[in-house]
Formats: sequence, C-alpha cells, structure tokens
Amino acid sequence: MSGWTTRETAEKCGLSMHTLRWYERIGLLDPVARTADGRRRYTDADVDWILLLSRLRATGMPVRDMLQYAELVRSGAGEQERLALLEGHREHVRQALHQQQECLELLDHKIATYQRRVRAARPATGQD
Amino acid sequence: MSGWTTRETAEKCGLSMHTLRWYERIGLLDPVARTADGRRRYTDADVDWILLLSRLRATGMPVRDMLQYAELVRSGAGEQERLALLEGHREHVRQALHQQQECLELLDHKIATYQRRVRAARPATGQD
DNA sequence: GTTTGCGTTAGAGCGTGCTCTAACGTCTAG
DNA sequence: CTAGACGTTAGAGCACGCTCTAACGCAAAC
Repeated sequence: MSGWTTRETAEKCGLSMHTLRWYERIGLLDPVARTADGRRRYTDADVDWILLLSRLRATGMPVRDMLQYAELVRSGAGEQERLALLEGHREHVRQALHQQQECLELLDHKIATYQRRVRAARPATGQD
Repeated sequence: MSGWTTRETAEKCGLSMHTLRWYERIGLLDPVARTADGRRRYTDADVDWILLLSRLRATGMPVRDMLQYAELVRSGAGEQERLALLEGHREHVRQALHQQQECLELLDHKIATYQRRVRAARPATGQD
C-alpha cells in the first residue's frame, strides 16, 4: 500500500471524509489517485495541499477564493494573481488578529469583574 | 430628541439596521425605547451592549451563546455561568489567535516565495 | 456463502446568520 | 395636499459550508 486512505487524510488534516471528497468534487483538489478497486490514496503532496487549504479555511478564507487560488496553481502560472490573493488574505487575517486581541482584552476585563463579584458574593464559606 | 436612531446605531456598531432589529426580536437586546410614533431610540447603554455583542460575534461566538449570556445578564444573577461562558469564549479566541498567527507565518513564507518567483520571471523589463 | 467493515457516488438536506420583501405609517418639505 | 424620506412589521428567502443519505461494491473474516 502506498499513500493515505481518506480516513487517515481526514484525520491528519482535521477535516471530515465527506469534506475531503467534497473538496475534490468542487475542484479544490486535483483528482486523487485510486487503488485498483477505486479507493482513494492520497499522496504526501495531496496532504500538504489539503493542510494548506484547511489553514486558509480555518482563518476565514471563503471557499470561493480557495477555488480561485487552486485554479491558478493548477494552471501553473498566475503568480501575480496568487500573490494578490494571498496578500489579500494576509491582510484579512491581520485584521482579524487585531480584532481578536482587542476582544481578548475586553474579555479579560469582564472576567476579572465577574471574578471580583463572585468572590464578594460568597465571602469565605470554606467551600472554595 | 434623545437617543440614537436605528441608522445611527447600526453605523456606530458596524451592523445593519436589519440585524439590529433582528437581534432585538430574538432577545439579544431588551426592547428598545420608542418615540411617540413608534421609532426606536437607542440609549448609550444600548449602544455599549450592542458593541459588546458585535465584538463577541466578530470573534466567532455563536448567536446561541450570546443569547444565553444575554439571558443571564437580564436575570441579574448567574455570575458563575456568565464567567464560564466568557472564559470559554476567551479560550476559543486564544486558540483562533494562535491558529491565525501560524497561518500568517505560512502566508508570509508563501508570499515571499511568489515574490521571488515573480521577480525572477520578469527580469528588469523596464515596465516595473 | 454470508457477514462485517470500509469506501464510493450523486444529490438532498441542514444549521447559521443574516438579508430582503411588501405593505404600511408618520413626519417634513415644497 | 402631495411627494419623499425614513422607519416599522412578520415572515420569506438566501449564501455558505458542509453533512447526511441511500444504494452500491469490494475484500477479508468467519
């Protein structure tokens, strides 16, 4: 046996088997190699690509954009457009990061407030 | 006139008027005060609350959880549960942050690769 | 031989979070 | 008085990204 099964690949990449097959159907993946009886065998290169996809998804890139990127990669050319896509997403991720850091501060503050309140409401019952 | 119109509030909070009314309908907001002829007038406190909601949403908290939180706040008690909700979300945000930072590095790396490639492919045409 | 496990397909279905629609009311300007 | 801007409602509709279904097939285990 060479290559990974759908199950293994799904586990490695944190996606469901259904999702993997769906990604292939819609063209995010090139057709995956098959065993004699028609089962998929993912190569390491497939896995790497899927890992990239899963990271892009996890950071909010729309499937539509991943598809566009995949098509550029498939065509072999379009470096400039790929660059633009990735740079656009990088900017998106940066802004999300920033927003989350802000929210984290707010949460820390709120949580501290609640903790103070909870502690004040149950003064040393001995059960803590 | 006292208080903000739906339009103003939507702008301040980065949500649509539709979304604001929908939030109220589903119970994320207490019923907003009205003018004599039935138009909403949001107070500063309303705006603050909506800003909090919008930040929670923007960092991926499901509406279901925001609803739960809103109900705890409305009840006036449940500090412990609110705490748990916020702490859960904080953890979620932290993990998302971490994931995004990783993805950012990957993007930086890929982008650098493409930039090198693009530069190599068009060596000083004079059109740059 | 048949049961069990694993994988396959195309297409239907679904949860989430809005977003839009249509019909109506009221206020202001001209 | 009319026109236009602005806001209201309940409910329908929609985009997205899966997720599930049903029917099928192969292959090893019993």
